[in-house]
Amino acid sequence: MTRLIPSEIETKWQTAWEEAGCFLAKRDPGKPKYYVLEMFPYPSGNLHIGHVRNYAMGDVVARYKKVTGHAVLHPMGWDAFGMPAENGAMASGVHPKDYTYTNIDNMRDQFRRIGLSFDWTREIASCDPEYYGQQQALFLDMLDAGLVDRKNAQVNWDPVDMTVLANEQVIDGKGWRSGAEVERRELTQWFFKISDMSEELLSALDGLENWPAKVRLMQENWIGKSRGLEMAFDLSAPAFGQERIEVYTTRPDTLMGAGFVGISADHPLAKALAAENPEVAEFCDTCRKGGTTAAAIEKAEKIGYDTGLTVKHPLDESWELPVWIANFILMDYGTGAIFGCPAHDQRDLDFSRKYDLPVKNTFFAIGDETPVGKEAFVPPKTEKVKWVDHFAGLDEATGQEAIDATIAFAEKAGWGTGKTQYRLRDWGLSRQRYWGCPIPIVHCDDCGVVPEKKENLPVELPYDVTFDIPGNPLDRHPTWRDCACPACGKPAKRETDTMDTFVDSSWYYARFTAPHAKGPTDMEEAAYWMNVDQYIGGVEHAILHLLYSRFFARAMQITGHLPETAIEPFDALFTQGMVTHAIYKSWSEEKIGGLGGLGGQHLPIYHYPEEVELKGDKAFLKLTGKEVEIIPSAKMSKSKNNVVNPLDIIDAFGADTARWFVLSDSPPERDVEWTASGAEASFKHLSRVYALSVRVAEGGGAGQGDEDLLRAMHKTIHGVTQDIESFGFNAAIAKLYAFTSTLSKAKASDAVMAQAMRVLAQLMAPVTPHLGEEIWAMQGGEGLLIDAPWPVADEAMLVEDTVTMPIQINGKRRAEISVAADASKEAIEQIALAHEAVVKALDGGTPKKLIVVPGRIVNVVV
RNA sequence: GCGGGCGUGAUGGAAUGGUAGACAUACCAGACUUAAAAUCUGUUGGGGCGUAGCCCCGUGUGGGUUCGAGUCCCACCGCCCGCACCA
Repeated sequence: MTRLIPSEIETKWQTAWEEAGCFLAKRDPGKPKYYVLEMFPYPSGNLHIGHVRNYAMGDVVARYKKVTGHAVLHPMGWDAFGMPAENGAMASGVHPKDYTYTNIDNMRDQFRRIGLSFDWTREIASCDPEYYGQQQALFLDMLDAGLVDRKNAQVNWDPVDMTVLANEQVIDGKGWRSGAEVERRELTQWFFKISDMSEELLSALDGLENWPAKVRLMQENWIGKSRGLEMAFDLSAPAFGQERIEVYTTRPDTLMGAGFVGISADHPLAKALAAENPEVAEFCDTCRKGGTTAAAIEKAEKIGYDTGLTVKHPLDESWELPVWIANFILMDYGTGAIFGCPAHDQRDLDFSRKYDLPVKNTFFAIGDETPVGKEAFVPPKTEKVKWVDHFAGLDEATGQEAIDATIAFAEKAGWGTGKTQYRLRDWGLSRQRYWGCPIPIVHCDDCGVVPEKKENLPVELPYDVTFDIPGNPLDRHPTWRDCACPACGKPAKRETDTMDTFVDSSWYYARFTAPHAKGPTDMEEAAYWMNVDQYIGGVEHAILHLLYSRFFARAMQITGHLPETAIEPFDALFTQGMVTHAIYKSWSEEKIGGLGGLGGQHLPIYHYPEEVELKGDKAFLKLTGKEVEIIPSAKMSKSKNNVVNPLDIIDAFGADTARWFVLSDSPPERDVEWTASGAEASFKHLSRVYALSVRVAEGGGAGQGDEDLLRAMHKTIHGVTQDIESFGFNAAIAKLYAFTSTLSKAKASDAVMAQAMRVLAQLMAPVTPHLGEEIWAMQGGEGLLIDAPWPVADEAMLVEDTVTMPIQINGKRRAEISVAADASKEAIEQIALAHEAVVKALDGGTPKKLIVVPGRIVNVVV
């Protein structure tokens, strides 16, 4: 065979690895362990090019760690519960279970074709009762340990379909199916008490040195620790049995600028008012319209209702402030009530201008006492400002100094207490849906809420359900709810809510260490394999999934399912970018929509890549020749018809090409643009490498420049090793291109050529494992490449005798000199000053300044 | 709205505060060929001049720090991710 035929070599080597059991994770006392994990996918049924990139990265790490002498654990499973299966059932009548398992089978086959080094014997699916039964056991242990709570929470309620909607099912405040305006409604729900761990989850972030700083920062902001003041405004006259309104503020220093007191529509006082005044009730209902998302609530127009009640200012009995109900105040943060300080908060200012409430500066910029107009004055808390009659006696001070002084002042005077507050809320885990892990709870008329007994686990989902009407099929199942009360034995009813799918993904990494253990984990296995040494996944999971996993690892330690050493489950985290693809867009000839030819618009039409022919930088429809617009680097999306199916690429060019391409060019943490020409070019390169190997195997080398080739080889080993260690896969590939070029031009002896070729195969193998094995075998490598140790660079071969250094004149490169690598600063200075460009620039004078960084640069300032 | 990130040739991108554009794609030119494809070789940031060479401009925009800024700081513009029931 003189031509690279991927379909032949790829199945051949995949079979060889399988038969040799290369990727089975085995405990080995003679080796350090290494656990590499990529976020497990939702089994959509179709491999996405983004999957190829994500898993190719993990595979490079796993294969590299294996050949560098580690006992590797590299498992794969399925995040298999969730809404798509139910939506599929509603749309096409396929049962969620059948839909999911069919998809899993398809995707597993597709995954295998990529040649990923997974230990498939450890495969788990979160929808498997063996998995979710253990999750139920965990839930019961957490309940026992006081980590679970039951309380009210708001959900999106579709009043027409009479069902709870997920945020993504609410479009512009309306239900996706019914089109009805969504309301926020309270429901009793189960919660994990993650907020009790706020401080711990925050302070432990410091120890996560191998996490991206941006992810730690996002988590820090999400947890949102703040130091503020809790205080009360006395009502001028008691109302509804209340004498005061408790508020929490992070800016107590601006108390003298208070213009109003605002309460949430769900505040007890608002509810009491609503009960007796229909107008207030109607206003509160309006506030509850739209979805529950923070973005929707904060983007909504700010509206308020004057309750007519007033409160007294704590520092001045005679100063009365109006009490307003406002839609931008959330009941679940702080006390559900605030005082508005319009001069120093944009939201409060907009609100005050709208309702004509007073605006009063409490401080000014030093030297500029212009009162606030349309823009609130909000300087950084570290900037000094000039205070107006500050009660704590401040004149010029920063915001932070004022906050501290105010808290101390209020505590001493007795009208307020300093309080540390966290933005992090408890994790609501109840979902009113079928395709999830049932919450193992029983409701008994006599005993109330009772946990199911562990010996009755798993509480399995029934198969005989229908999706013809909206709502949770478990609610309307004729018999499934019926059970015996675990406490008293009388007939009782099961909880029909299932768990948030984030629960499934919060502990799967631990389950992989013993996927068939009789409890949630096997402590011995967990102690050996945990933590995950390298975790890889998308940044979109930076907050929720990763924070929940950190919480769960702690909870599992408390309940005895993980050792103490594993409370931070992921030692190192890498967040990779997306794969994007150009969108090909044109506009409809006809105007669509509108009445009687009036109105209407030309609507966009999105074309599949295969419908389009590219000529230079323009694109034309193959069918009509019409030019279409190219929108580059867009996120792949089904509705935009720009999703690339990696199987087509694998069919055409093989898995190695697909892997090579998705890892080249773009740095792993950034998005990568998929282009068909790029994939073809990758294939051409791999074919060249193969052809080169055939040539080398034939021999006939001239025996010249052995030393040069070996130097180049060691330099490449060194560079590629460093790049793989630091996730610079694109840089590693660039070096492999360069070395291939050097090797193809080399005229070294046959033995050295073959050695260089084997090393090239080894260095390429983490990315292109099949081609690597093929070349390894062709060049007489012993055994399988995957069992051969990674080449080590000879340090002596890396040292250069001379280096070229650029000379800058006034910061601009003007010349370069060649000096000995170990030349002293003084020697370099002399050589540089003698250079004709420098002599010319100095024109007889002396340099103002001379900067010499040995080995790097000389800068002459004239 | 809030939090985080990104922005470099025609294109993907490279560059511990130290030669901007490595490596690749595309294009163009050449070799091979009856021809094309394939393959191989070479050129290519923009502008200018007295064209073996030299000069100016250039990393979204505008300012700043520095001997020196793609890199650090500030403001703005654009795009992407997250915002607690998408996974």
